[in-house]
Amino acid sequence: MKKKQFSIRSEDFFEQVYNIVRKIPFGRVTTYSAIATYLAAKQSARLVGTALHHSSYIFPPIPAHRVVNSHGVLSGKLSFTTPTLMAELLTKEGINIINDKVMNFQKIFWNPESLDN
DNA sequence: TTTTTGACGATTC
DNA sequence: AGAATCGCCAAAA
Repeated sequence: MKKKQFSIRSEDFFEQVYNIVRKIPFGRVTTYSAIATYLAAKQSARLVGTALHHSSYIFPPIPAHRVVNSHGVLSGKLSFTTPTLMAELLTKEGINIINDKVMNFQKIFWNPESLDN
C-alpha cells in the first residue's frame, strides 16, 4: 500500500472546503480567506480557490458561486461553464452584481465562524 | 521529477 | 488609487 504524503493533506482540506461552502445560506456570500481562516489555514487562501476550481466535478454539486474574493469581486467567474453564469446565479439569489463586483458586500457577507454558535 | 501556474491576499511601488 | 511583487502550496504541465 502506498504511503500517503502529509502536509495539509489536500483531500481532507478540499472536503472541508466543500462542506463549508454547502452551508453558505441562500442569498449570502463568503470569501476564500474567510474559509481558509476558519480551517486554520489562513496563510493559504489560495488553496481554497484551488479546491473550488475542482468543485465543478465533485458530487454533490456545491454553490461555488457564493464564494468571492476579499474585495467582493467575482474572481472565479471565468471558471464556470460560461463567463456570465456566476453573476447570473448570484443575481437570481437577489444579489446585485455591478462590474463583476458584489454590491452591499459587507451586508450579505456570511462568516463561517457563525457556525460555531 | 521539476517547473510553472493559479477561483488569494498582504505588502510594496 | 492602481499596478507590480511576494509568500503561500497543491495542481497541472
